Amino acid sequence: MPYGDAMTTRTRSEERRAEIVRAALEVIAERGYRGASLAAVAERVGLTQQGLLHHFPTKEALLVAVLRERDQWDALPGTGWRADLLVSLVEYNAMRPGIIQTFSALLGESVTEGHPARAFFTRRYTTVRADMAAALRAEYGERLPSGLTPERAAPLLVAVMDGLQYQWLLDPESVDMAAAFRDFLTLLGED
Amino acid sequence: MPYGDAMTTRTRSEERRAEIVRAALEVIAERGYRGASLAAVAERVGLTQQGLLHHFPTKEALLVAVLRERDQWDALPGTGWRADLLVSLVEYNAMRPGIIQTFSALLGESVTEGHPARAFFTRRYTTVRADMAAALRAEYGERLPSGLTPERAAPLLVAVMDGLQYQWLLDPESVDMAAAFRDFLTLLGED
DNA sequence: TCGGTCACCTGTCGAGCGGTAGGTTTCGTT
DNA sequence: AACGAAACCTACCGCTCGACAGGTGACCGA
Repeated sequence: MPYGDAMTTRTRSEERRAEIVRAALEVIAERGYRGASLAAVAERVGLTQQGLLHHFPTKEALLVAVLRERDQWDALPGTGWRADLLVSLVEYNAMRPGIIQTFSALLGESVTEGHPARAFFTRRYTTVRADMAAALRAEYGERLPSGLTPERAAPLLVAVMDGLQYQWLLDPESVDMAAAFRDFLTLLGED
Repeated sequence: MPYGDAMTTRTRSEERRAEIVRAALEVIAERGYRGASLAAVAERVGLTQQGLLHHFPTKEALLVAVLRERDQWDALPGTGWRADLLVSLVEYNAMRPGIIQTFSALLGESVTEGHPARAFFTRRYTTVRADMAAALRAEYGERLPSGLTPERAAPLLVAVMDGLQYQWLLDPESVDMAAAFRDFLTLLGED
């Protein structure tokens, strides 16, 4: 069973890589990308820093893997983004602070010069805005009940999600992320 | 004129410190707080790193001074926050990317563990939300035209401002921050 | 003119960083 | 049983970081 065994071998390695990426997500959440040392990530999966570098040749390569994971994670909801699904997404995120914290920290860093995640986020926001506008158009047509066009509502929707995340991360007890987001959707959807 | 001379001396020193804080704002905008080295800040004002440490004994002390500057800068508009003034503020900020970038980078970092700016931002958002709610109440009463209470609208308002800043910093040509913000205010103020 | 404070310097330190080089163990395949 | 690649390690490197110690010159009030 040559294929099977080859698969097994490759799977072991990919499992290891997945472990490392998971650990990297945690460490980045705690210290940011610049503050995350390869040694700290390695220790979390029981490796030395050099052992980690066997799987990812540079720190930036590891970050790329982290961002790629996010990409395919986002792809799960698919192009079908309806308002109620967005609320569920926000509620779901509110129970997994780690992920939010990782990418909020990365987003903040990414606006600095020459940050390796900058292109990723720029590109990501472009597509997210476009997808969001398309979803709003599919649901409401050329004008939302509030009078906005989908293209003008989309950046606001994205901004609210991100902005609420920061407020919530800093002070979870004072900010009900999901409720606030529902408020905003009401604002968009009401006449 | 002992007082006068003493003042002069103190003023010289404070001017120097102000110069350093200004340089620190720039460097933090470019590299974040963790990425900003004292040497880089010092070089920008024509000092050695050790010369800078004469004015601010630690890196964190310098950050505190930077945050303090922000505090009194925000205090300028006073408690009188009206909707149209907010628009002017956003428009003004859109012409000074440096400031926005500095504090967007700091905000992103601040959600990480043990970050020295975390308490600052937590506290700041608490008061900004409260001030904003008070301003909305003064303008609209207990219910905004959209039906929201001031307390529920305030976090959304703050979130939109922050979120738009990130989108704008990453891709200024694709995001019209002021226009989007006006859209949101319309959303809030319309029935 | 003297004395002292202030501003700033050179020198140095220890720790941590990402990354390279090269060896050793483990393990599936033949 | 032998081989070869993959996984992982030890050792090391150059660099940068924030911070400490101690010295020097200028300025300023007495």
